[in-house]
Amino acid sequence: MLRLKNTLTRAKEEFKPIDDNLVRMYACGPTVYDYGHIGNFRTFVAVDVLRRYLKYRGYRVQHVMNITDIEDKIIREMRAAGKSLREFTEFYTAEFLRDMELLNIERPEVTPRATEHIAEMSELMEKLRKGGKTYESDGSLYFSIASFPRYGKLSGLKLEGNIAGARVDVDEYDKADARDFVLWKAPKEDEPKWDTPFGPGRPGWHLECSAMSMKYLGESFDIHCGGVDLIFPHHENEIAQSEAATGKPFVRFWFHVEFLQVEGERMSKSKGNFYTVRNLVDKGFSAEVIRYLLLSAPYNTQLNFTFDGLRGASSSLDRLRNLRRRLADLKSAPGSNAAAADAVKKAIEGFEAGMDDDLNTSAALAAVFDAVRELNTALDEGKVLEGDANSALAMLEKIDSVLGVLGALENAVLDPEVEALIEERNAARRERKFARADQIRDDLLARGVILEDTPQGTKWRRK
RNA sequence: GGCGGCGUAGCCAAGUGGUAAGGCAGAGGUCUGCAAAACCUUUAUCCGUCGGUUCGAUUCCGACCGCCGCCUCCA
Repeated sequence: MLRLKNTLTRAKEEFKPIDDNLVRMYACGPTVYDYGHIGNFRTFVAVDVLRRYLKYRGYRVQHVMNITDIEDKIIREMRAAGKSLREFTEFYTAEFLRDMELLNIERPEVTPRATEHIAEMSELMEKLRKGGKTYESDGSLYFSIASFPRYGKLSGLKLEGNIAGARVDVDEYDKADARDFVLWKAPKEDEPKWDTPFGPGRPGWHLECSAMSMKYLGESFDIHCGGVDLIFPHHENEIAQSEAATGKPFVRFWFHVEFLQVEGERMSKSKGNFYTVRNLVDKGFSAEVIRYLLLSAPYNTQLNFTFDGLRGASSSLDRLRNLRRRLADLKSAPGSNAAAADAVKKAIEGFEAGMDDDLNTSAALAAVFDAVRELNTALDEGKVLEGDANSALAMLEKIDSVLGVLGALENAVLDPEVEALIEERNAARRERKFARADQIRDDLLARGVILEDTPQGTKWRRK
């Protein structure tokens, strides 16, 4: 039984979809004005783990993630770059999707663009206008918070007063109440604009998510995901405009991913601790290692991203892969041994118990590593039989269907040159010419090939 | 100022009203020609500080200290 923390109730609740076996979920996607950074991707990896675990638990998943391709920062940056809106956003959208793929994040079923859903936004605004929830000012359309008494139920913020010390938006747009938010923005000179019954302009940020989520998932759906910073105002506003339009509960579970710190500090360009996926890949860390680090701590606690942590993640991942390699290479008698079979069983139980508890990946991984140690011991003692090896490999594959970090098990491709060198080295070893043997090993290591002498002969793998 | 979260070994980090998972790093050992991989042992008398409740608190309550987030740009 999967339990998830629900921001709306601030409690862990048993998860059950509205429809029997189908989970409809929406995740706030990127605004495509720059490369995504690892903080962004922590959220997307966490959502991916949620999505994969739901599938692991036998649910069908209909997952929608928007691409925000019109927004103030986009307009600013596209001008700076001297590109058209389309050209500019297509570039960063493609880069974003490429990073997603690198990080082994499954592509959501639908990835709608805001600019392709102006009609749906118009419909939503029309409903709100008819319901008396909006007002117009200087060609822009605003949502009136006063018309929605439940406003604030997600964030728990009381906005009546009490904003001393807070920045109050000094917008160029005139609002009746500082808390109101814009649905449709009147165009300023030379800005991209679309024609609607509300006049020319462009959508406010919040509108697109309500319009697109409800289009693809219905007026009420199961899970809405995003970073914690979106709780207010973005998600609060989505609830307001959606529920004001339909009169129905918008979302059952609100799933929020905590922030990533970098070396104990907030990531920012000015601090020089701002990393994109490719920054880290360029520094020699694989995307799987990055993914492993991002998912190794529970999604709902702040994660301190460090380079030591990244190196540690790399070692941890090697350990899992080494076990898989040993199991795959094992040639053993048919049958099964109690110790190994028990380790596999406990790993799966522990993994599921951890994941069921609000996706506690730390606890889930601990159970897996318990089994890693036990299986390695059993392997050392020759107590892993064919059936055990197969079930242990199946266990790793099953767990990795959620974690997505192991990558393909590469078949030991024969590299004639490497093989010849290994043969030469083994001949040298037989003749006890260890200097020559060690030199070959060092040379191969420099070329990224690690040699291991085992009772079954010399094995090699790529670093 | 309002609201929320966190503070566990060198680092990351789980967790519980009954006496501290797991990973990384370090040290010692087994194996090895030497390594690597793997395994074993070892590294928190203690879970920010101080009080309180309790037979018993790291776990509950209060105060304090420190860190982080949100309070209409933001994953």
